[in-house]
Amino acid sequence: MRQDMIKLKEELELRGLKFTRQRKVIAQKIFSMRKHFTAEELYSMLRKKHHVSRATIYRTLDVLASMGFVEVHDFGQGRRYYESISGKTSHCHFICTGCMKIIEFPSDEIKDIINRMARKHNFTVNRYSINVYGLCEECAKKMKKQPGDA
Amino acid sequence: MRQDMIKLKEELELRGLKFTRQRKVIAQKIFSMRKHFTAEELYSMLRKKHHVSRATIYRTLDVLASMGFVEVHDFGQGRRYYESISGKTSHCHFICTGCMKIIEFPSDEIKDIINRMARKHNFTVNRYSINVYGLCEECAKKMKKQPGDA
DNA sequence: ATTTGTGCAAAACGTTTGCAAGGCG
DNA sequence: CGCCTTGCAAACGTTTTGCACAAAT
Repeated sequence: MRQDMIKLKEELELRGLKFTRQRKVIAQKIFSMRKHFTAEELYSMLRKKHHVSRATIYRTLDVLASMGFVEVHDFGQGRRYYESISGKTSHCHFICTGCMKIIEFPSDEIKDIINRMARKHNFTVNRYSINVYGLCEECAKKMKKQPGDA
Repeated sequence: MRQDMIKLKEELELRGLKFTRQRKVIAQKIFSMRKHFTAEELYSMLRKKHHVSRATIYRTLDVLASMGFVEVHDFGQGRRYYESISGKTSHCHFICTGCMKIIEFPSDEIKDIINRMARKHNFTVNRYSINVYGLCEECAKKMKKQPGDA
């Protein structure tokens, strides 16, 4: 945790960027979260206590993403989800369309396949996002009793 | 092509929905396209000649997606991409962040892995989306000469 | 005749931006 | 001190919506 903050400070300095109060607060929060979150969620968590503006949230998430501290995912809700990748290996997501719960699963096998395909197409891979949509165990049970969802 | 239209008519009737002029025009266009497209692109292709409104485009795409005639992808540009899946097997996408070109590649191996993981987690798979972001061959070359893009 | 679909314009949504003021190095 | 960053509010682009009218079965 502290380690992440040190790395962040170094990365910022390396690029001539500043280690401001807002960036500290935002990074602190992100590094302490385990779930996926949206910019708006982060904003509502920080605005009152820590006086961080919406624009700063968005701008800081961009910075953190470009430096590789967070990963960005598009689960097709018209909004972006972020996650801290500190100490995580890349993984795939099961997204339950019933309750929006996100289950992660490892992806080393898939990663190898992607890299093989990329080489074949001379494509330079930057990042990838594997999203599987469906129903988690609980929601699948509910659907049986009272259907009517997408 | 004709075959798709017949299937669409049947599916609509099955659900008590109507086979309107607008839906015919939109479906015709979609079934004849091979590339991925956005709602706005489709709108500008059809509005003048065929007098289809923007709202109808969006609503019809929803209907076609819910019936499985088109697949929806969110590549994270704040807009959705659609593709007709007539006669296609599911596949993955390489998305070039330089020129937004989309390269498809087959995914049978990946599909098997996903199904295996889903079984393990008791997750009911509905659809999945594998998106690899990076640079296509041409854009990678350009970047070497004149960098400055994300 | 009934029910679903359409067009329009306005609203909603998440995100980005311009600019003046503030703060870090 | 200079440059980077912030906050605000307005702008943005895409998508959704309410409602009155139109059209399909």
